[in-house]
Amino acid sequence: MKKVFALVDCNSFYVSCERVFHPAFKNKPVVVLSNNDGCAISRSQEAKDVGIAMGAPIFKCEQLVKQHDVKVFSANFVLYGDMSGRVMSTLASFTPNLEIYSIDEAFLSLEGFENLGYLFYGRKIRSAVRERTGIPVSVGIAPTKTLAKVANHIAKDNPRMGGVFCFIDEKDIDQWLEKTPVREIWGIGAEKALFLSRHGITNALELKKAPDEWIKKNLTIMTLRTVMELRGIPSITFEEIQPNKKAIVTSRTFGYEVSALNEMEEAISAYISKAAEKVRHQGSVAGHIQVFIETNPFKGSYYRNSASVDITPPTAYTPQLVEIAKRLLSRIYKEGYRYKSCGVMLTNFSDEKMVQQDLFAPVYSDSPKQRLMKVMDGYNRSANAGQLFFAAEGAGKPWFMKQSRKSKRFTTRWDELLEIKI
DNA sequence: TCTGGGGTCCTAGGACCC
DNA sequence: TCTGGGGTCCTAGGACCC
Repeated sequence: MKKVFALVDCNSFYVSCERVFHPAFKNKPVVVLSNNDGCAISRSQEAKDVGIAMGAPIFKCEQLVKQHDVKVFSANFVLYGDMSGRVMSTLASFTPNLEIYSIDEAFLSLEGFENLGYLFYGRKIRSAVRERTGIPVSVGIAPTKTLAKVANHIAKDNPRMGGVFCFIDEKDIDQWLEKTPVREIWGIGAEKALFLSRHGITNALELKKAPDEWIKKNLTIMTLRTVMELRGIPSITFEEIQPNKKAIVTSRTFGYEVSALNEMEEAISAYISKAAEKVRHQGSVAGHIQVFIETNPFKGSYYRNSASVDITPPTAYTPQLVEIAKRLLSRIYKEGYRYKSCGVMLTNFSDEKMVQQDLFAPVYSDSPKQRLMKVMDGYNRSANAGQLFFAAEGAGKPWFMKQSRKSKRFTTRWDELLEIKI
């Protein structure tokens, strides 16, 4: 049977989440900032229109913000994560085959749905999400995932489409591809776009027509797959079950520049704790750990370094990981620098139930240590997120990122519910 | 004088994504 | 004053082996 994919993408997702709880900002310019209130990472159409660029440092936009009364929010990922879950469960009711691609995007397989009418069905999905979550979405429908991405762009860019565009019965796909710059295609980044344009390929139609041999020789198989998809031949797999992560990273910019070793140790311990929790959540144990630190690259005397080591036997026990991480930190920490950020990366995962045993070292699985972690995770996963933590993380966390314009956790905390005054 | 060739595995780094 | 964070996959190149 012919494959059909719908890509549902939330419009300005973080901004849309904030607007659900601040309806007065509906037609106002709104932006959401990255962690530490750094750059604009989500912008409403109105904010784009007044000239706030994607990724622009907000301190460089102060004039625009003041002039156009732009509403500015710190990132509130607890809220966005919860809203994302609501959107995804709504989508799940429209297909048995859903691939959650990112926090604000999902592919739906619509194979076998042709008698319903794809366009009609797409509109139904769109209004259901709007109704049940308050989030506006765009829907692109096509025979491949890459074309569904293109269709989604068209739906988003052309208001007359009503937020839904379908390639399936489209007579002239090529006419649309010709209008699509090569840089906008899923999988073609700045580097490849530049290379392609130097060889006279500037739009999606030209890329679609490029000879396979030339692509294979000058670019990667990834790009060849993209080309096949533009031709309507599905070449990127549809993954319903989310595979376990192969790497888990936690890193943050500090609220201020940190020099003291003990503060760095606290931060590293806190990040390890967060990363280890994620590792346990997917039922893994980590076999490798990396710690990295960095000074501000925008200032003089830049220093960055990292250190890593294998862990045998692999573990997900926070106190042990904290010990190792601190040891690694001491190898790269240099006095006298003002550090801007640090982070940890856990990799080489194996299943917690199937670890290679070590003859001499105790094993994490089925130990009192594992049970302790389970109790702690269980407690922190309820409404008590982050209340139970290790002393190594420090109690005050003065170095923690700045978030001066954060909205409440409306959907996950009883004490932060939305209040409506009548 | 003249210094093989092919395979595998691992790692670091780059490109790309949202 | 002030510039995010978290992922995946591919490739090139080195180490090592026979």
